[in-house]
Amino acid sequence: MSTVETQIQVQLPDGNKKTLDAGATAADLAKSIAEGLFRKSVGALVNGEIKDLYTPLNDGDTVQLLTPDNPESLELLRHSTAHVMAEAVQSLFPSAKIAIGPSIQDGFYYDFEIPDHSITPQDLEAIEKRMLEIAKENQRIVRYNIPDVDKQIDEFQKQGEKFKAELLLEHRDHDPTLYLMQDKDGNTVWNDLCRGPHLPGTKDIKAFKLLKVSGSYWRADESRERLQRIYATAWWSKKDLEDYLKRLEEAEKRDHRKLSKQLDLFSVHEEVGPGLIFWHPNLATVRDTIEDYWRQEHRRRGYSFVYTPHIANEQLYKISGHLENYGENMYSPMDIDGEDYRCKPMNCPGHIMIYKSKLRSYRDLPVRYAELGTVYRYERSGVLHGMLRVRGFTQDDSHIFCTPEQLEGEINDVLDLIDSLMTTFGYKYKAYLSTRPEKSLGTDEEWEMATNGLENAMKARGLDYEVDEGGGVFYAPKIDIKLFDAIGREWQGPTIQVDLNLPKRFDVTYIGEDGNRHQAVMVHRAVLGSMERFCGGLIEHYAGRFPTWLAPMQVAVLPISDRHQERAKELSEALRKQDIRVHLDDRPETIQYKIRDAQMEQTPYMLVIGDKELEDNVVAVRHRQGGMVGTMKFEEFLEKIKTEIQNREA
RNA sequence: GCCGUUGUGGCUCAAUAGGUAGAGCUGCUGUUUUGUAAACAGCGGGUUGCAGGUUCGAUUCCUGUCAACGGCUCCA
Repeated sequence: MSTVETQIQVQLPDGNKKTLDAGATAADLAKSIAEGLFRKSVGALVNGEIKDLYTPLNDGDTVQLLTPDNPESLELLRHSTAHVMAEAVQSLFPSAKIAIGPSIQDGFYYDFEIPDHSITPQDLEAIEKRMLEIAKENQRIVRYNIPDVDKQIDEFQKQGEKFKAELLLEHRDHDPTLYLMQDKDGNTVWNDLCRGPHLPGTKDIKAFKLLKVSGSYWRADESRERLQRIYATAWWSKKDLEDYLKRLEEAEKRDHRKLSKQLDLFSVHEEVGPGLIFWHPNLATVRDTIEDYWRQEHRRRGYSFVYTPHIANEQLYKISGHLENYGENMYSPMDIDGEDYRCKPMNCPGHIMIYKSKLRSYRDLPVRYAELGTVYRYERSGVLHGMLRVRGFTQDDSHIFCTPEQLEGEINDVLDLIDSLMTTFGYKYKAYLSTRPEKSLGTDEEWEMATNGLENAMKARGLDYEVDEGGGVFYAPKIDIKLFDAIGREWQGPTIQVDLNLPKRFDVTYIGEDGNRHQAVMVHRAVLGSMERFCGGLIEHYAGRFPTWLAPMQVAVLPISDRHQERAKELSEALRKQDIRVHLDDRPETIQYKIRDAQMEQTPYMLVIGDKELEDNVVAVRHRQGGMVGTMKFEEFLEKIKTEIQNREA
């Protein structure tokens, strides 16, 4: 480090260099470029990291000033708004102790411990009001290096800010900083232990909304203090805020539980038990169609279908290790003839039993078993959620047994299967490779073989992926695929794991070319995940408007009056014979009423039959989204819809 | 499981400062025979999640419980 430099040089995003006085901050840089830029700047990206606007720069730094036009600046705004919220909460509830308040996707939260009060929705309004006042005061947010950590810890202790004291103790060697909120006279009115970064002041904080209150734990640890968390969102402009709230509304409209009531899709019954799904005919049709497609795709790719029992002697799960590692999620044993049996929580042991039912040669491999296997898992009552989180569900499960040499090729095939299924449903996706975690079974060589198998297959396909270092499960590296739905929301999608545990526990082997026994490589994979979650997600993805090939009802035939019934009936039967799901609405209702009903049920096509159609021997085709399509020969319509279904058009 | 909120006919929602609930849609019946998102009329339908308690009286207040919802946590 040079000691007597009087000038520094920084690099700007456009590649130009700028010379500044030593000790200059990002703010100085902004000023030196343009006064307007300075006024707009709220922070800076220094060597790729978000920093305060008043961060001193060093020689050689690459600096990009952040204004509200940069998406990164939202993080600054949200984190700063979180501080304002905490300040407001403490001013309204003096007994509140602050924990942490990070920015998260689309917003932020802050955790509090308030011993004598539970925050209500009405409180949120009051807090918002106080926040607006603080923002209006344009308090300055000033970074302050803690000179004497012990003294500051004492200070926090005295104030009862035990969480801050605990954090500071932990970060004492990381140059801890406070952020001070100062009024216009420079008096500090509030402070928070925080590494930042923050906006220079609160004046730009104006478009925010507190969304909900929930419970949480200090450090996400159930054995520690219970906290109250306020979730909120913040944006640079009122318009952005409104757009975001609209998006939330849109998501709410797509809620599969809500759509289920409108479209008669599924139900859950208190008398039966939470988390247990009843599939009504409409959704059962969708599922059945998906399953047919699923079977076809698997058959074509050399999978064999198997069925395994729903209960098993718990010995099986002792061998598999599920009882030991997964026991909390399994249902209590039932006594059958003095033996303890369990509901199956996973399909793998069953598939292994089939594999092991005879001696396998390397010539038999790979063996690919697939099952739409229904499993039951205990989920804590608070986590159940519609069809997305349930206690009984059917996995589209498969286990591939192969040799180490075959692994990469098998993974490649699975990735190909995933691609065709996800593309058909219109999901975009992204792959993540999770590697060996700290606590894990198996040898380095095994992990390397398995991880390479996964990674090489992705590389071979040119599939983009991110690596989640150490994110694997204790017995397997895995590929997780995240799906992005029609409105850009993320869903957990397909998963592939190379199991390094079960083949050993069950002694899963094959006879190699050399005549010796070798341990088989075992791959678990699910593409849809579970039928429950997948279909629940699909409802939201399509907003209840299933594409024609999946739609519970594909065509509504609507005669205008009684004299058109006969022809309508004839057409419905012709459609039914072609395996098209058709509903003849022969009620004595007006055509408007029948159309409205079919629209509400999201029937893709409506065929209106009246005098004109009889006379010209045509059908009047209406589509649920485009309205009137036009009149055409029935055969023409039939061909059109058959093609659409066959191609599984979106 | 924990924190918070909620729980009224099939659905959406109203009402009661404690005096045993009301509307629209749905359903059924009748009339209407209809031209691209709701014809008209009539009739049904709820011991206000469940169990206790307070009270002359509870759906309304209290306690417990179950479930749902929003999170925590976890995950297919």
